[in-house]
Amino acid sequence: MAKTAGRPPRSKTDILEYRSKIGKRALEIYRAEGSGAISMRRLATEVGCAPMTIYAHFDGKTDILRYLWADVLTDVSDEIQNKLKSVVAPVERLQTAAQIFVAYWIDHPDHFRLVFMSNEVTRTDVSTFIMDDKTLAHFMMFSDLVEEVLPDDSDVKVRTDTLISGMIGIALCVNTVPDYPWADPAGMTDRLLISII
Amino acid sequence: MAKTAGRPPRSKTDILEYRSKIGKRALEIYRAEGSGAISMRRLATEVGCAPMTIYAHFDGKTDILRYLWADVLTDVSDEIQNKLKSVVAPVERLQTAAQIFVAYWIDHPDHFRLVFMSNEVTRTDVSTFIMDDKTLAHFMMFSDLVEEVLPDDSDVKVRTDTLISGMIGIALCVNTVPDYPWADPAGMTDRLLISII
DNA sequence: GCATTAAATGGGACGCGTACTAAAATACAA
DNA sequence: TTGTATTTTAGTACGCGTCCCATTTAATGC
Repeated sequence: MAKTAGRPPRSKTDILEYRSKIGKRALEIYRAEGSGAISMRRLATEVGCAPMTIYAHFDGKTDILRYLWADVLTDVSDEIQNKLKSVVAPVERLQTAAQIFVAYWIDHPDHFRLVFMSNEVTRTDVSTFIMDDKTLAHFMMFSDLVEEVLPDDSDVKVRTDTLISGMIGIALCVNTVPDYPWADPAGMTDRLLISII
Repeated sequence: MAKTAGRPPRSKTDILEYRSKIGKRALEIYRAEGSGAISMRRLATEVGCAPMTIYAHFDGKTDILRYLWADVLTDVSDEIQNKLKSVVAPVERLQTAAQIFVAYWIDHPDHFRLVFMSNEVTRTDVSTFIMDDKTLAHFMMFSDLVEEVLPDDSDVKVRTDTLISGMIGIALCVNTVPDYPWADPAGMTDRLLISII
């Protein structure tokens, strides 16, 4: 691998700068008009580059939508942390966090769709739904909360994952099947918590 | 309202026939090549009509995908009923049904996506996710199973809905976030059942 | 200067979902 | 048969995501 003359690859920071420039614009459009308003052509126009240039920085549109997850997840995380500041009892902390988590997705259906339903049905490649470490960290929070309640239990993993997927399931059902007369989401969350605590 | 001369509206049966003709073809394509292979233009070609004619019978592509739900839901229903034939104890019946339900969606990710994720992210109209009575009936089964376990409990509705949404949530998470090391789905389902029984 | 190499542009193309409109086919009442 | 109301068709059009390729614009070592 003789290193060669020629233009060097962009520095890492340059790459990230361009990425965040595109992503930031996408976020503005998303917040102003929803994810339906994000199109590659429009994004390119507004960011001042050719449509195909975006593909040098993102794998495709799904990748751009994924870029927006961080913003949403930080939002819900902040809401939870904010409420938790005034709650000390471990059990109550877990309950509060769960209730806010579920309520958030029901109050913001568009955010829910963005994060949990941005996979195209038509896609066959399964690996499009990648969570980076920072994204995962937002979910780890529940692991800590469960652990506070059950410090000496070896089942923390199963309980935590059941709680997380259960909460997401409640949000999914209420959001996407509104015709079915679902029970009260808060009540379902309480019921779900019974199996965790 | 004065009745008028002119071609009469198609009979109900004609309408349903054409619908099922289109839907049947869509189902063939789906089974052979997956939902990604279904396109309005191709469907029209194969069914022998103009692309726009389909819109006289279906509200759009999402409506066609919804037409395929029945097939999938019947499939999972049959699997459950089949297994339940040899199980008599109410608690065990509920557990068995739940386990098979979850396992089905994990074993058939494409079917899961079809039923629970065929809403486009970009859609703003929430009401695209309509469940007809027959579709709902498939989910009612769990209501009966829960009732068998808790005949005199007034919380059946909350428990049933928590179970259903919880199971769907497990399937959603395992299917769409494969990078996260989820706990064993069967174990999570068991854990979920604890809050129901 | 030059050659080399990477990044970015431009344009064209494909198939997609879907909207619109005008023309044609259809099936009945008069 | 003629009129009329109802499908259905045909054609056009828009914007979309994405691919491809030829070209241009940097940025570097020589």
